[in-house]
Amino acid sequence: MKSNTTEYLKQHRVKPSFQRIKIFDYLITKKNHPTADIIYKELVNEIPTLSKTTVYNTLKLFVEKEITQIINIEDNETRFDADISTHGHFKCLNCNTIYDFSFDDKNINIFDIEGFDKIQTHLYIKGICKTCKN
Amino acid sequence: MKSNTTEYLKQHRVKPSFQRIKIFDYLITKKNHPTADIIYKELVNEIPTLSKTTVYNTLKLFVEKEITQIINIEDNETRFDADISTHGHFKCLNCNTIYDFSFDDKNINIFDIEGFDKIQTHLYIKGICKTCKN
DNA sequence: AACAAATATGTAGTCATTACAATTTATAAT
DNA sequence: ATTATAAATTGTAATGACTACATATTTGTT
Ligand SMILES: [Mn+2]
Ligand SMILES: [Mn+2]
Ligand SMILES: [Zn+2]
Ligand SMILES: [Zn+2]
Repeated sequence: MKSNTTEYLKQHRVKPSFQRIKIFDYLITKKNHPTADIIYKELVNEIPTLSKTTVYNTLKLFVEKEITQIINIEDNETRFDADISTHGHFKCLNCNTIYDFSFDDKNINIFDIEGFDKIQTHLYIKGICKTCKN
Repeated sequence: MKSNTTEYLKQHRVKPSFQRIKIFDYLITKKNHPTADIIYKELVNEIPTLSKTTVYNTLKLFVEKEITQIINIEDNETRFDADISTHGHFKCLNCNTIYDFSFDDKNINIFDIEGFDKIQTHLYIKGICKTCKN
């Protein structure tokens, strides 16, 4: 039986290799906005022959095929998200957790760039999460 | 006669050295959201003894003292902005220009993170600018 | 002037990412 | 099934942004 991921990758013109399926499954189930290194360190336990280059190559491919987005909330680390719906990211400056949130795209009044073609929107908020406040 | 920058730096507990004034003036007059390297390459013409380390140190100091903000619109480059007012950034994927825009902070409906303390908000939009469309 | 503190500089090192060549695996043809 | 060809993975070396740190210079104070 083929997994959902296999079909999903095929639909987006990504050949579903063993490593690619594992990496995509990791992203979609964990939803933790990991760095390439975090993905590698976790998956190398399951796949001892895994190469870090493969993780980088695969993530780059996913981004090209638009099934993964890059999260640049912090300048010293590139993070990845297989949820490509338009949603915002909140990083807690205390516990470093990155939370998803939704926002009303239409409701933002944007000035000064009328007539520009807007392709991607990224909304990042930093602060202290509810858990850390208590 | 002391420059405006000198006074501004003092007010924000930054000792106004020659290099710091030059770097801050560069940011505030050019408004080009440069990388550390761009600042260095431009200013080293005026100040031949300038060190790239000084540029990095100075920018880090400016960020600490909250007179400069970091722009993470692209993952391979850290950019800087001496305009610390809340405003958005639009990057044209064709000409790579980064445009400022204003947005109505209050008007964004944000869900799922009620009760979180929001300290910084960054809104990044990528697309094609009006000039490149024509 | 002499001293101490702050700042700037240059070099060496770190770390995330990429380039590239060599293996391995998958696909197609015979 | 065997061979040939293409695609994907791997390991290593290189790159480049940034930082650590020791030294030199500047600034301010006695
Ligand atoms: Mn997300
Ligand atoms: Mn700006
Ligand atoms: Zn927290
Ligand atoms: Zn443009």
